[in-house]
Amino acid sequence: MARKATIRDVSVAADVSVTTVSRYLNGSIRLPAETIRRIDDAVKDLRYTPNPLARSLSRGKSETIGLVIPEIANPFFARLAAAVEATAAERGYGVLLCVTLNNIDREIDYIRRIESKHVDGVLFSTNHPDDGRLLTALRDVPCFVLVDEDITGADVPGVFAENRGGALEATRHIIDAGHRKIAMLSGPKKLLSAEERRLGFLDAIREAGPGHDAVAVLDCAYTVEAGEAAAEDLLQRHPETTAVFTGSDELFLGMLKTFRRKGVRIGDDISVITCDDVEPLALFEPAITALRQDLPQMGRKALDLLISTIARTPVPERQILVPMELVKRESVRAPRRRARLR
Amino acid sequence: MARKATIRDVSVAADVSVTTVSRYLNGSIRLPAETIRRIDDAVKDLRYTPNPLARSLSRGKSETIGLVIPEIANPFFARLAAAVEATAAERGYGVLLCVTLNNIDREIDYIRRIESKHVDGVLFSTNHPDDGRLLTALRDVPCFVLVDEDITGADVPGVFAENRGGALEATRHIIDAGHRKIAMLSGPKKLLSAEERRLGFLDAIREAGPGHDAVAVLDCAYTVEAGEAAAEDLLQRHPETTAVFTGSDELFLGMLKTFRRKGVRIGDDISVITCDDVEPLALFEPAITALRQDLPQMGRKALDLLISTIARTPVPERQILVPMELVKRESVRAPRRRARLR
DNA sequence: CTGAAAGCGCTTACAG
DNA sequence: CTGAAAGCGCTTACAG
Repeated sequence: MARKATIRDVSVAADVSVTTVSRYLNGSIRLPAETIRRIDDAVKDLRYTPNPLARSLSRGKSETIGLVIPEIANPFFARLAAAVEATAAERGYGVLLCVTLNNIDREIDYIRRIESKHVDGVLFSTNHPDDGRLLTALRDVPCFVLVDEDITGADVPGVFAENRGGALEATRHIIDAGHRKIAMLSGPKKLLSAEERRLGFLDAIREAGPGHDAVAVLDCAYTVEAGEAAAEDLLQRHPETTAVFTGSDELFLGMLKTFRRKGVRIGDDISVITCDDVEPLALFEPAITALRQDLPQMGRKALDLLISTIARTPVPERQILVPMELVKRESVRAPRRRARLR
Repeated sequence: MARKATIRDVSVAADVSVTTVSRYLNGSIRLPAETIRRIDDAVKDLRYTPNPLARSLSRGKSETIGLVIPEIANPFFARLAAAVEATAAERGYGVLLCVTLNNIDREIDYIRRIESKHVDGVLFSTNHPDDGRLLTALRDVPCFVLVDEDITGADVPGVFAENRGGALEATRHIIDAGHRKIAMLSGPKKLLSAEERRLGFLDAIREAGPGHDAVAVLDCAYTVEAGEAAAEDLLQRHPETTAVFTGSDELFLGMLKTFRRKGVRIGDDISVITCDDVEPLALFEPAITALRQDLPQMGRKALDLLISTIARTPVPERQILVPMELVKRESVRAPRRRARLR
């Protein structure tokens, strides 16, 4: 491949200045038809495409955002990424995929990419509680938007699910089906989603009045393994449980493994609602009722919030709450009389 | 936030030339301890971080690759992306996420990013047959590596699954269980994965000899809807079928929906193997046997192949085939006597 | 060994 | 309205 054509080559071929070519290409000038033709021809002949790096350097912005997430193989973040990428493409932004595995050094490294002008801003999602270092790294960082989880003490723009309200609604649904001994496999302590949902869960139990118990609220990592272990624990120590609310699809999947092993049947023996709805829950038997996160909305709103922040456009609200949706399927049924697990 | 520090600020503060700072920071110089200290201090005081855009512009490379895929919400590509990103991060490369939705204009647009120096190279995965435009766009494009699917006629480096051998093995497994009337819900016509697996499937049937039939080989898009429709068709027109081999998890999921609706039970009524194994197939009942793609390997090898191509390092083989793995679970059983679906 | 200067390929304030 | 020139923030061949 020959040397790549530059704007200079075009200007020479079209017999105008580079200034004119640049302005024309950026639409900030009106030109005689004849000149336009000459430039267009030169562009075509030379197969000219502008160098975005050079443009970014002069303009001082890269038209790229960093999407910082713990994992991409996880369907939750994959769907979030899909929404973010789609919206970014619409708005003319590129997306740099930054996977952290919840490693705080990497997280901080990616935040620095804002200052170094590598990206115009960052959409940030973390899955672990901050030990303070994140908060420090965030000091004076502009163009930073949180998604899904909060960073304690950080007063930055963000988009979150209406976790508490969602959990309240989900738990009410369980209670309405007649359950009185309900457990929750919650997420990690100190994580916004887990804390808020726990509150919503307890709201519903309290609201239901005497005779309704939160038999157990187990904090666990959002992983299949944690769900498996927590479910064992639950079965052993609280056999009176008739319904469980799990904080993520992974937790549900882990719990399911334990249930299978122990011969506990969802629907018949125990009712279940899980959060997220990113796995093919409708195809399980019975189909699993879920508290769905509106990831398309969250991704879109977060990206738009970030773009407004970059452009310094005032926004109506800096923290946006996106409603969750209770998708009723078949995993919540009336409890059996004198139910006893195992 | 104050004006961002540049290498010039550092050089002034440390009382050396920018040349020296640049060389020191890039490790291409040995300096007296005293000078080192001054530079380090200046960097720290000014919170200096190099501007990667400027560096890329002068070096002529961006240390970024484009990952071009049809979707990211799809777990198959999400896992591929995870492997690619992880390897890229190890190698010091950034990943620009480019989702095409199989839109050929977008695909071509992203390929152009190589020439414009936006990215050093592209890892490309497409899900639809080329109409020739892709092949044209690829002319003279360096630093381009294919993953998973081929582009007809393009003699470019690539990493693919050993589709034919994998399908052969999977189908043998079905035949060994005693099945004689076997169907395949294959992928789209003219797609490498689909064609190769179809061949492997037919290899196995032929090898099994008389009495063994490929009752139907249906071409369908890799979607849940296509699987649903194809399964209807199959049940109606080929009720003698006792086993099915599906070309993707989506196809399997779609087929499962139809089976549910029609009361066809996997394992008991019909045996199943599916390709990919990216959905939680182990948690279905019965657990679904799958021909797994080794996505971690594929992503890693593809990224390394791309980096070698960028660096013009000679590689032992330009087209790499990654073995598939047959994960035997519980969805393949002996056929029932005189089996008749419906 | 060190540094002044040119260059990477654009954009844009400024002067004509 | 047009264009020469400076500037974006680096790297590196070249001269001292």
